[in-house]
Amino acid sequence: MKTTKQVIFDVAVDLFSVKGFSGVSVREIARAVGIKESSLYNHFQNKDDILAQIFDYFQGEMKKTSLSEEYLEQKINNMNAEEFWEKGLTNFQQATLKPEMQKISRIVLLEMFDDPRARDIAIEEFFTRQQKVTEKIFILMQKKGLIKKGLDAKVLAQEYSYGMLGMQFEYNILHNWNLDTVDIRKRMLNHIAFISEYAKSVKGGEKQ
Amino acid sequence: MKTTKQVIFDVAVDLFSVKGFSGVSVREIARAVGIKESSLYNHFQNKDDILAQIFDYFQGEMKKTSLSEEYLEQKINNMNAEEFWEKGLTNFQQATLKPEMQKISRIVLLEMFDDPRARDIAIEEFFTRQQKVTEKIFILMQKKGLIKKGLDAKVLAQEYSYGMLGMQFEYNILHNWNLDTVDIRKRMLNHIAFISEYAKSVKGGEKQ
DNA sequence: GTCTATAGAATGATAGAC
DNA sequence: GTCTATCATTCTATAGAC
Repeated sequence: MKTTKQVIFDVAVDLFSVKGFSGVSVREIARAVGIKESSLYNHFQNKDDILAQIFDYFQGEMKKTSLSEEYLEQKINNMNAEEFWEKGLTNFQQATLKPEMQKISRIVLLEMFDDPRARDIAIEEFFTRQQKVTEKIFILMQKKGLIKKGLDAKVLAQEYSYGMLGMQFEYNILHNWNLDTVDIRKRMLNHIAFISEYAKSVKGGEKQ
Repeated sequence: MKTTKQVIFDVAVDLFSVKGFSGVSVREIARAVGIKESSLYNHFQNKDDILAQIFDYFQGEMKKTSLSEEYLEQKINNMNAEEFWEKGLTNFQQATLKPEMQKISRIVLLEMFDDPRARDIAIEEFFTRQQKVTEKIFILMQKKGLIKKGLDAKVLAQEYSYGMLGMQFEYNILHNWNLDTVDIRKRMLNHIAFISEYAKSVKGGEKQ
């Protein structure tokens, strides 16, 4: 049984992620929850407090999912090359894609130009962290010989991450409007295949 | 001398692009322009009409910049390979980056989950069109021998476009908060260099 | 922890004088 | 085309009964 506070939280995430923080009134949230506005203030100090707790939750979850080097190393050691490229990398991506987290990502996106909290989360989670993790994975793979030695893991991680980011961006909008996501999903797999092919076959690997 | 209507338009673009449509009041726009709210209604039917005209303007400008095949072909014919990779592709990208258009892009981004007009613009301009143009360029380059024949121009265009999109995304937020954009600009150039290197040296080109 | 009632401010928009 | 004045509505938030 969900607490009222949890229901408010979930409803707020739903609404904010589509209409933005300023596009949703406390009235609207309360009505969707099935309580009166005044009752809502027993669970949250004010409207902004809801958003603040959403952001806190997001950061907490991201910290939890944060892949330590030991964890990454173990994961990679238990896979062969093909397995890793086919499943491993997609799994790492999917980890951040729980529906609720995806919605909060969208809230961050909508508020990041106006709200310093959202800005910091966007920079830290969307760009910096994603690339660092991918780079770590590539370095570990390189040590295991799954990626040619001449390659710059950082460059490869950037190519992988930014492309994936652009695609997730498209996936998000299509999914939000219940449009067909088959194509973009295929493109995501193509992207992984492209990077994988490159990492294994590039001439640069033979130069050093 | 700018007309009052133009000033309102510009101010609205500035404010909407940071706070979103619902985050900006007519009062706020009027005050920033230096007129009373009621005067604003002599130039626009209502608040939504401002947004509608911003979207119309954006689509009109994008249509104008739309690169016909003839134009593209001519442009490519007047460049040698290196010149094209170094300047051509960045120039094509930059074409969409006039400050005002960049701001409106952000408005589209902020409204695309809630407003069908923004959704359509986002899908058409951010994803579909960008990739089509890049693909056309790559096909023309391939005909001229600037790209190896075995390569799939579509895949290459996707790799280029989505990566660029993710980077523009990061550039946008950094620029908005007056943060350092030197790194991300370098990464954009690296990305072009990466695709260029790949297009010229990939083994796939030798297979067929 | 929920409700009713209400305060006090901000909102989008109009009427009508100049 | 600008202004003053105003309206009806919606907004966030609080007080106090149950």
